[in-house]
Amino acid sequence: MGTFGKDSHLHLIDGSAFIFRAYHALPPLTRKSDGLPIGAVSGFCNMLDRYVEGKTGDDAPTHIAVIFDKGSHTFRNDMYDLYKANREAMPEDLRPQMPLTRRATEAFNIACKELEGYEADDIIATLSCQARDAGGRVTIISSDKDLMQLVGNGVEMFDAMKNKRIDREGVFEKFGVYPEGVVDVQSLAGDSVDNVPGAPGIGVKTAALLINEYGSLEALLERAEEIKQPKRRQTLIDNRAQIELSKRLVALDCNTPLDFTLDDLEARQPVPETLLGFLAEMEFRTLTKRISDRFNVDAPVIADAPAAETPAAAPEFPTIAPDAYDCVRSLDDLDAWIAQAHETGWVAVDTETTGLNEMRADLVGISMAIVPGKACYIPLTHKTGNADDLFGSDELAEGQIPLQAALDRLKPLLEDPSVIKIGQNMKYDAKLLSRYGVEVAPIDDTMLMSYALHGGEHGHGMDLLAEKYLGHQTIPIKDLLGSGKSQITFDRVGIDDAVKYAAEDADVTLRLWHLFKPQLHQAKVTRVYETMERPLVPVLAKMEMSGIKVDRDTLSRMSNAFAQKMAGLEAEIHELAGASFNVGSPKQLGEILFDKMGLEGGKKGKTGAYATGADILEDLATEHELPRRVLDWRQLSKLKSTYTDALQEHINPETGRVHTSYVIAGANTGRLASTDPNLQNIPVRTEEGRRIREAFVSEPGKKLVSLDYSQIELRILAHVAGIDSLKQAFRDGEDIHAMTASEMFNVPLDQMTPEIRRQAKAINFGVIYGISGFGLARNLRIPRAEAQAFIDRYFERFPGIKTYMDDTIAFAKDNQRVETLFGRVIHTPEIAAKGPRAGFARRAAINAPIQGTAADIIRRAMIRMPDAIAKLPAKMLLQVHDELLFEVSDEAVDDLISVAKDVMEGAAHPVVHLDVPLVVDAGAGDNWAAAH
DNA sequence: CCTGTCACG
DNA sequence: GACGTACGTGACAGGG
Repeated sequence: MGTFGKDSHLHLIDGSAFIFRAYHALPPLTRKSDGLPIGAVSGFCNMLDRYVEGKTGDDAPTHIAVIFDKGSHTFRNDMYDLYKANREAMPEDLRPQMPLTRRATEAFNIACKELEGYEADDIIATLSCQARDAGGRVTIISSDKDLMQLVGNGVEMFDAMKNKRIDREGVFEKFGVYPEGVVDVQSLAGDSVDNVPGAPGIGVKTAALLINEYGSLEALLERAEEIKQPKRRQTLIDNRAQIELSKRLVALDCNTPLDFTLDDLEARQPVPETLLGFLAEMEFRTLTKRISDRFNVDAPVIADAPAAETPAAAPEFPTIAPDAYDCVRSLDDLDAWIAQAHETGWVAVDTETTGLNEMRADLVGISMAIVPGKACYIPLTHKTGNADDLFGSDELAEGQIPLQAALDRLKPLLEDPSVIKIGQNMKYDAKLLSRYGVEVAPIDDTMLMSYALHGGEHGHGMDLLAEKYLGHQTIPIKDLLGSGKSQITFDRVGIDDAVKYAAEDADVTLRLWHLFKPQLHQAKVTRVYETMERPLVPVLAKMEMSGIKVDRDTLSRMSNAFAQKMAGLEAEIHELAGASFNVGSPKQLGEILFDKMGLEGGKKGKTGAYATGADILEDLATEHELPRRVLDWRQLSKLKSTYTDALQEHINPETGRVHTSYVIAGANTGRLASTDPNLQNIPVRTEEGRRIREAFVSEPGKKLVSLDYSQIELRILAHVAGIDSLKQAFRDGEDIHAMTASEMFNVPLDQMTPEIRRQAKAINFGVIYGISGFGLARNLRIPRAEAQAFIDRYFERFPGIKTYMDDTIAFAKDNQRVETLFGRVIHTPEIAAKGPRAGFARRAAINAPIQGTAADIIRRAMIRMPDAIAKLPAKMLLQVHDELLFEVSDEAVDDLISVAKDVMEGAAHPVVHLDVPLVVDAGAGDNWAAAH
């Protein structure tokens, strides 16, 4: 032993790869005693230990080293200054762990090597060459494709994560060429991660094809004129210098000047005291124990962490027993329940109906609960016959109180201001009962309580809440109704089954109410619930019931016109493709574009299908006529299927209007969502789409009035981040995007171009969304480095924004939540996640307080609106995040605008005094397009 | 039922 | 050196 020779086996561990794997695989652990981040070090040690221990017999190393990168500037940067310029900065909590991984390597008594100005890959290459020349074997522990050029002649790679050896065949699988061709393929294909340019439009597949055909890169470039495909030929000729540069960047250096020899890398046993000392210092309990046991020595003592807090006990309820519920079949029984509700002052209520659309469904029965465990169901319109009876019968089942008689008794209770009606999603029940002449009030809503308490943690459906907070599985509605084609409506459900299901819902709702009510105060969200959730229910119920008039003829005419245009486009597309296929199938389209027609740039997603999104087709449109036609076809298809066709189906035959339904507890940020139909995404951005808004009309003698907040999110950002220059600009009524552009690019306002302003606008929006170089680059279609430079300059000019972002993330990490200015809590359980999810969570955490504050403001305005406009002949119809749409008699348009504008502009008061004014723009017209 | 695509703020 | 990438939604069509 000692001298490296033909029986030697050198293992070279790619240290940086180990560290990053460890960092991304583990949660962000910190050292208990002082909070030092040590997750990556912990993972690194475990991987190192497991690797060394796992190698025995033929695989055991005689020589071993861990190789690290050193410094960020290497000789490759001298050749090409953009080399690896795309790399993201090292995460903050990883940086301090880098020196610790060197110490860990030394503690394991393994050689630890790095060299200024060279990448680890070059050291690995040099050592591999030396070992191979000495007749020994080499295993490179890495899965980095850049190292694959070294494989062969006794050199193999080993992917420690997948526990897979990579030999010549493995390299061929990855690159389509054997190791000696890898450099050539990489030179052509380039690498976006390392920013190796390569040849534009040529990927690994094409590159391998070319290298295999011509033998080598040099031969290929020499004989480029012979290539048949004109575009490919021109690319190779035009980019020769760039390809040759790429080759120099990609080729690893086997002559790195090293100040040590292979013999210095001889494998040594770790020294127990040294290794255990280091592990104990890091406070790795499990690993310290495992290695102590192996050495048969006592483990060093590591102080224990303080005990975790114990959660507060949940209130105790009797077991939920559906068999014990009452079925109310007589007026006397009903009166008894009503009397008890009056006496208690609250009652949980739930309605059962024939469908989910409150505007069309019929009432079937009502359930009530007043004390946990005691609940009743009042069947009202159940039909005879059962699920087996295909058509059932329209005759009422026996033993039910007549509908009207029951409602007459219930109405005084449901409208009694001194009795709280508790429901889960009360808007549904309130709307339904309103159609039967009952205006339910006052209400409490367990769904909204959960939303205020647990927004961002989970959904707020009753089944989920029962499971999570009561440990109870509710009876699934599927058990009663079935599903799919054979699904029945609730009035066909047997009354005995209905009692169990319906009364349970009321019981569960009451229990959740008892549980949540005191928690609102403890969690400091009482004001959120009381001022921004609960009072919104009747407001939305009224808007939804009002609906908006939609002109069927206008839609129908547009549908026909779209259909004609689409048919024309379809014919052209098939002609251009030389084949007939379904244009609406992304799968078929992808195959036509990339397989049949052979266009470049086909990328397959995880399902194996080519991506054919608008951005990709947009890029292809410069090369071929077909993608543009498909884009046009898609636009029309969308407009027709989602709007001009579907909206007609949503016109209520009784009212002649479209009634959307708002989801109050759907969006994590506090925004509303609109469903069935969604009236918050009616087209406006393109001329053709905008015309759909002409179908949304006012009644004769009335107008539609639209009022929308101008730049509300940017104003909120200026306020919360405390950016004086932005605040002043808003006070002065300046063009905020132009002002941003002027500040960033040093262009005077009077010399502003639309292009510069557009870029500044994209950055402003990016900031609200938790900007990233990648995202901005994609949005502006500019190189990532350029986008990053914009962001850097923006943060330089507006350092307060950067501080706000960092502070928000830090707050989210400390508290697992963020808050709006009005105290709405948005939980961020993913903020501690690792990997891509961490990025999502961080950006969502930055965005949530801004989007959420804007959502709070418009909610407050909506809640005040009914009183403010009570004396005007006007109705509030729709909300579209920053816009409210009204229908108002012609003569009152100006009054309405004046009143509603005041309400909206003053909606933050008195809870929050913004440093910037809120500005509302208004418009009026006979249709929504004209009002905008 | 899931995925891709695309409409909105 | 990597699993992915600007925030928040809902509806529709295709395809297994």
